[in-house]
Amino acid sequence: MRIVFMGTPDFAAASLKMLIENEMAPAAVFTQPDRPKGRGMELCPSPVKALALEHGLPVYQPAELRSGEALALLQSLAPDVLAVVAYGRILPDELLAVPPFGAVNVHGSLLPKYRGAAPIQWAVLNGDKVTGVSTMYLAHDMDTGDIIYTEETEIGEFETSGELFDRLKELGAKLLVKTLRAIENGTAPRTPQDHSRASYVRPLDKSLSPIDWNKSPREIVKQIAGLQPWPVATMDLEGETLRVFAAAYTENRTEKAPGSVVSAGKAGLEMACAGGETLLLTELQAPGKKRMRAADYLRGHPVKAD
RNA sequence: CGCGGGGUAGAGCAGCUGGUAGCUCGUCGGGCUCAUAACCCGGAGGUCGUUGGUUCAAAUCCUUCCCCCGCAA
Repeated sequence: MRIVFMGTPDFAAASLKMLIENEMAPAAVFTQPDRPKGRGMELCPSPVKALALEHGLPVYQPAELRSGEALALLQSLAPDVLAVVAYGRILPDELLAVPPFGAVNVHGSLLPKYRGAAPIQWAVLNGDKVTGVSTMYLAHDMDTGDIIYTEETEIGEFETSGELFDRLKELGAKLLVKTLRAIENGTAPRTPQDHSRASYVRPLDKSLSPIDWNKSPREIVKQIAGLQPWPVATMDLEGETLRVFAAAYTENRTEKAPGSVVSAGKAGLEMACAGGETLLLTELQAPGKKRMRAADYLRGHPVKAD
């Protein structure tokens, strides 16, 4: 079966790698154009491009998909099926129509829940206990296509989005292989989504970062975990904006107002939350510094309890 | 040259209007205590990221490079 792979970030590279390892290397790889990245704004190839080049796969980086060029290019590649994973582009219908077996996509949630850009992060932020990956056929509207397979996984209480991301990209990669094999064999199921149960999630941004201490400890823990590795939960303390990376539950109660420092010491920075509960912050990062244990931070920045 | 912050004892910081370095924790030894992440006494530990320069004298001023971090993408 002739596959054309389309993807861009790390999440997609995991799928491409799995295809290659399972002798399903695509005939061609599409990925987004190199973009300036990082300090210095140097032009960087996407993870998918880097991997594809390593394996000598032809790489295409069309800047525009709605031009006739992209269509002609894809037609000339004559794929049987398209494998699209986090390509970062909406595929025009005429491109979707090219491969006879259609276009399959890997999505980081149990569809129809969490359609959209940041399904993995929102599963963490919302405190879900279970999430998963889905493979589906691409349809005109985003993430609405018929489901092929799904695979569930539990979310750890303190698992970050980044950690879950790494697990789901592997699960997704395996599911993609399974899906493509089933399509090749003509045994792939096709289940329409229950659109009435669909939910959509927006991309993350920094407005989600500031911690609201009027929330419960668990909500805050989930915020801290869900916003990693980006944009990271933050709090203001004595004029500095600290990034908060890790916290632990406590058994303590306090009369202090939410947002008050209950204690600060070797264990970490204990903050008052909603309902008199407290949360112990254990890893922080000060501006210009790298992340460190809260106890270490407190050594150089003595903080007293309110 | 995209913008900015930072590199000082094992860790986190101060010192940076120039005169060879200090705090907290840790660590080692001793003491106190039923006990302790507590307390007391004492000790070890730093070529102040790197290069060159200014100066009687630089962690402190200028310069080269390296590394770390945030923003932006």
